[in-house]
Amino acid sequence: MRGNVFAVTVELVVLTVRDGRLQVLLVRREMAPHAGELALPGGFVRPQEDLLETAARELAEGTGLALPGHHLEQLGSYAAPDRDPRGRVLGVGHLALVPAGSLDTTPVGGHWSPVEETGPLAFDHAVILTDGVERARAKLEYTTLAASFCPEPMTVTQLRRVYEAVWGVEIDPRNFNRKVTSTPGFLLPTEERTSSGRGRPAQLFKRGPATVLHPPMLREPPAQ
Amino acid sequence: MRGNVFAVTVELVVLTVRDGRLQVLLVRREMAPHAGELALPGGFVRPQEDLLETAARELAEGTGLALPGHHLEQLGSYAAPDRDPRGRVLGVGHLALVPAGSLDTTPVGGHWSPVEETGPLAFDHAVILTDGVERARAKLEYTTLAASFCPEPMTVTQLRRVYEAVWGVEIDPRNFNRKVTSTPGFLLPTEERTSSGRGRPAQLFKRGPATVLHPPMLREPPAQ
DNA sequence: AGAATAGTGTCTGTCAGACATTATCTG
DNA sequence: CAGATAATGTCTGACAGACACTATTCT
Repeated sequence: MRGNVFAVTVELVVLTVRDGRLQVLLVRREMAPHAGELALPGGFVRPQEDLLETAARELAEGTGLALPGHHLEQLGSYAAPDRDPRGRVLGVGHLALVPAGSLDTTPVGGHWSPVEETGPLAFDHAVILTDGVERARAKLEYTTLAASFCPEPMTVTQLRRVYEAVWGVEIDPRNFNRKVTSTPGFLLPTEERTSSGRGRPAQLFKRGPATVLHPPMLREPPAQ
Repeated sequence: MRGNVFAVTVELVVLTVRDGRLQVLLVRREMAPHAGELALPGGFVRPQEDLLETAARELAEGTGLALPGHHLEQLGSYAAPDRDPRGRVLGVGHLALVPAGSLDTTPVGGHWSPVEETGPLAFDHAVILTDGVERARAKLEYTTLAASFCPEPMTVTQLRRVYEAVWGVEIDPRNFNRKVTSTPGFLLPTEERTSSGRGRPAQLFKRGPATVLHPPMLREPPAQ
């Protein structure tokens, strides 16, 4: 196995919806290489850890958020020979979705940045970020994952704002309401309603057991 | 970076449709560990290779098939601490789809096995295989990838048999024909028709430029 | 002629998109 | 009472599922 020696890191694409926009958690690197540049949070896999364990640990260290209750999945691996000047480093990108508001205190050493306004990132992290955002956008179509962006309990409007922020489109509130409330197991109605705020109080829902959406909620067909 | 030293391998899930069934390419291991057991083809990433290059090289070595012309994509990484008795080895699973008939001579040192009849595999390769099959099944829904399983040129019936084999369902020929021929860029009609064979000759098609299916072709809703 | 396979047409139910109105709160 | 937000109902068009018939070849 000589000549086949890699260091392995886990990189996190932590997404949330704040102020009606999809935002990603970035950290400023303190050490070389790329000291001072913005990067995705992450770190090396420890000797006895599996990849998801490393990702969960880094998520907890960087945000104070603990699994379960937050979506975390592997995105893919990046191993171009020259992606790290220190030598061969394989990075395993992970996607984490956290609810808005569960993290209103700015996370330790990091800050939120709208994904469309993110400048250059260290290493190949811009590519990993792009892949993570596209994965999130795609999964909203055919899973109930959007609810992972909402604190519990939530209103239908909050959930709709998630779709609008992630996809960057406007959605008809009436059709959206019909879709999500008629999908069994997506939203579980509670007896409570919103109390503070202008207008008619909204019914509050909790996340249901459904994980897939049948039929899916389709974005606009991408122009061929 | 001490204590964070991995060997990195690429594992291939090479799928094809033969005899109306989805089949996977397996090899019998000659060396320890797991000597004599069945496994997915694969090997170590070389010093200057990126992951997809390794996968393409292994595919060519194992089957004699060269890119381009065959679908090859990364599945994900597997790095449980005890998955390889030699130490920490991170395996990057890849999915390859090859047309039936492009490989009728049994591939070098390997053989085809129907995915549902595959017994135990070395390492965690059974998990990688399951993930690869599920990825292929899912992608047939919303991409034109099924055409990658067909030699060119192909008939609509050949393409339908691919869906039936991969999903394990029966599909109405009339509705299927309407769907695929009315999706722009999925199948490009040619002037030719099948010559040998009983029955009315079928029109021959080539793969079109479309990569996504809008709207998708949905499998049965999986029971929640 | 008959068997085998390819290809087309129609009906129907489901569902997404478009759109107007009613309901219930705060200030 | 006015403004704001939530919730519901109807119409229409696109499309998938079910189903019967015609077309073209080989034996």
